[in-house]
Amino acid sequence: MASKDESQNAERISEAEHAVMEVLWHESPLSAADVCDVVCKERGWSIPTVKTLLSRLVSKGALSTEPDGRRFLYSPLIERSAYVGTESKRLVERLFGGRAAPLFAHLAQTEALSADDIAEIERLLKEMKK
Amino acid sequence: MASKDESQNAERISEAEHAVMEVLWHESPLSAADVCDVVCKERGWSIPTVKTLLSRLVSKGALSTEPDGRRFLYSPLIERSAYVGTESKRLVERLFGGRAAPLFAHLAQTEALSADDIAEIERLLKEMKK
DNA sequence: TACTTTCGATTACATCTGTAATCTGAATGA
DNA sequence: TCATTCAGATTACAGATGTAATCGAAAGTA
Repeated sequence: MASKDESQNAERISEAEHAVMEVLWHESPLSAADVCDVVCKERGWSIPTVKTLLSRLVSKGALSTEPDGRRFLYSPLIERSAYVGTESKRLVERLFGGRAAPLFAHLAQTEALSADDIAEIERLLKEMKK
Repeated sequence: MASKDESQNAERISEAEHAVMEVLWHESPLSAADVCDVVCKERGWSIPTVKTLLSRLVSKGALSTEPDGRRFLYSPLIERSAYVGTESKRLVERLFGGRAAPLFAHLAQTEALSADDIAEIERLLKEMKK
């Protein structure tokens, strides 16, 4: 029966919603106004927009609310790493048949990898071997 | 004036559309029916659906058509590698601040990397150093 | 020639997204 | 107490997307 797991239930988070999540992953809990302070300018949004996104995220089970006087404070319910994981996986799945190496190869070929990236990856590889 | 470049104009390709593109990247030109033969079963689509997607892809400039008797044959106008590039970049941009190393680190941590992947990546790294 | 089949083109329609405006009720200040 | 203000809730609305059904013309078939 439990084909849908509430906690893990990855109700797809849209791009605009994701921008809001980033703010809250960076710092939480925050009020709608706080979130707006961080993103509204940057994305050209108005407060109502932020509120809509927050509500949608709450319905999607991605955020929790806690009352603070007459307003709400929002906090992430899903972890950033979980989100990042699903999204990365989706991409790798969709574009590279689930294999990560081709993605890497692609990034390498298109020079999307900086020297720093490469050094870092080598370090990680070494790390993994231990 | 040429703020919009026809050929490169990356009118966002949706996921369903992408499935159609994959078929045509694999083999082209193909008719709508041919495409359906490949994906309809798998995705539970009917022919009209495929035709809609093909039309949309043509309007988006992602496919070209060539008449073949009373029907059309479709071929990709944009290359798979270009598409894959943009999409990968979008993801890395959105989730990892444009840096590829964190993506790699993430994949590594979540064990999304198979032993084969790792071996392959090491090979690529060695390759790049030459 | 009339009927059927087969295409592409047009239209449909529910969701999801982006982006708000408006409504409602509580809190606040006069 | 009464108007103003500010929060969340409700409603809006266009464009993108998923998924077709239907229409109209061309082609093949009897």
